[in-house]
Amino acid sequence: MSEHLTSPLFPMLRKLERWGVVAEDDRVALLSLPHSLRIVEANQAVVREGCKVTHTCLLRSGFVHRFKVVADGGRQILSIQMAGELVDLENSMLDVADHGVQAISQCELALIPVEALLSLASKRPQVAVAMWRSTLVDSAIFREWIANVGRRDASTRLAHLLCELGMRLESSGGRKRDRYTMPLNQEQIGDSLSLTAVHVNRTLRGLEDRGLIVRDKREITIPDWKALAHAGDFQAGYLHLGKSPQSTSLGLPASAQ
Amino acid sequence: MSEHLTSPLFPMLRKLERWGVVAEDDRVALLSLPHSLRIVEANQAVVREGCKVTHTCLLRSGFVHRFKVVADGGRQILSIQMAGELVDLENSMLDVADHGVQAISQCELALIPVEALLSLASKRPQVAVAMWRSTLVDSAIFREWIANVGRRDASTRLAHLLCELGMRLESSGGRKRDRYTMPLNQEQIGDSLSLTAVHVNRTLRGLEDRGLIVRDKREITIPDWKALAHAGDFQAGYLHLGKSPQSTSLGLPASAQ
DNA sequence: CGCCCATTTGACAGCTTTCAAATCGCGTGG
DNA sequence: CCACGCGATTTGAAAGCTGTCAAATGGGCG
Repeated sequence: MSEHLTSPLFPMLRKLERWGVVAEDDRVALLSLPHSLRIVEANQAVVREGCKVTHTCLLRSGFVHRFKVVADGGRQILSIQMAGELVDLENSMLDVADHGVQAISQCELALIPVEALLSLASKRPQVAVAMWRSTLVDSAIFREWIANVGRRDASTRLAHLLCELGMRLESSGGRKRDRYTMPLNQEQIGDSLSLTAVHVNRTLRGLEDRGLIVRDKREITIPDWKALAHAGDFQAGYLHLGKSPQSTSLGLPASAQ
Repeated sequence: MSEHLTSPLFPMLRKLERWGVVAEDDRVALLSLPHSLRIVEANQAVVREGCKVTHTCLLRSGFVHRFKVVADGGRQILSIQMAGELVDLENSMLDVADHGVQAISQCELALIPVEALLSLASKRPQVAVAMWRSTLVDSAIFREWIANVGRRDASTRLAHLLCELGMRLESSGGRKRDRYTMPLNQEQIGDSLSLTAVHVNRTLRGLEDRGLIVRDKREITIPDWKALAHAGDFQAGYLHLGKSPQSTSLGLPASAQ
């Protein structure tokens, strides 16, 4: 499958294989999907809420966030997506976007027509199930965010986000969970955690003062992962990264604490 | 298909047909799924977080909620599920439950083995896509809840929940969106909205004082739907009930305002 | 009639927000 | 090489929404 590596869609295959795509012809079919490449600059819209969505995006590089805007103008960030992830399978499978997608940094996207994806899903059930599971993991993260925003105080919330980003950045390759560059500015962190940027700033300093993180510009270092995870009430199970055994919640590996 | 009506699984078919199951043999296959019936009393656990999930539940009657518990013991309700809905396709497709499910009232459940569902999904892509879409709608509701809990004040949040429940109760049949019996007590409302029961009580009275709702025990009457929807920043699009045209957000029908 | 859980109500504390303003970082142009 | 401009980060003080803690009231049921 070495020739697969050259396809712009390769990262999608890598992601979906975690969820069950194994047959060689499934791989070929996936990589043969029609698509177009596109660059989006930071802070530009990728998908607008309320519009009909005709393409699903594979994020090849950069970061985007999904968001909603409420009546008083406040923005709530719903999730952060990173390189290798399928963005907006959710919106595109339901026709009308119920939330917006915006670039955080400059991004490279591969756009895949929804009909092509649906057609593939109909012909190749294993691919359909893998994409389905992929959206279910997104869904699990949404659920955790409801609890995070709803029931944890500011410093716990923030610690939780730092852990989640660390785990996901490491999992998607390239970075270490205990040392990475924060892709969000403080206002974006605030909109993710339902806090004001001002309070994010103070809370960030609070974590630093407690020795839970070290900051150098946007670079975050986590000297004691377990301590930060504890402070953030973070248990990695909801990310479904597959490293934990399938047993009761008591059986989580040390790395997931 | 009159004989279908006798199957305990018929409500599932009704639900999935909205999302694309149309062929007669798909219907037959769905209704032929192996299953067992079970009654769960109010306040009893249906699924425990951290456990391996082997069955998906179809809720035939009653209400359940999904929830997470955070470090300080606080509970966050993630969603309310009502009769006719598939509960926990999410947990069961990902093996290990990342959240709990608990009965709000006495419930009748039909339990379907996950392997049987997966096998069906592999053989019948249309069924797989319909189930997928069904979970995507759940996901859309999670997203709205993140924004609701995160960025709206208590009275807006509560009005929003009242609208959502009204719409969904009407959609699932039997009740009217502007007059229904609240399935949750005030503590459960609080855990859904990330408020204390005390504050829910005050906020409920606040809506009543403003004439937005009328209460008689648990029965809620909404004299002016549009007014409550406005107060709750409620736009029904995220429920993907299919009544709205597939256009921009400007094209919502009056009933969805 | 009495018990128990859900609903109400009051007073006060507290975490976050608000509103301003200062400082910092860094790319750009003189 | 240094001044300028602008967004991001910090910091302070005060107000506000919601939580906390208690206790009273109400309704359903044995």
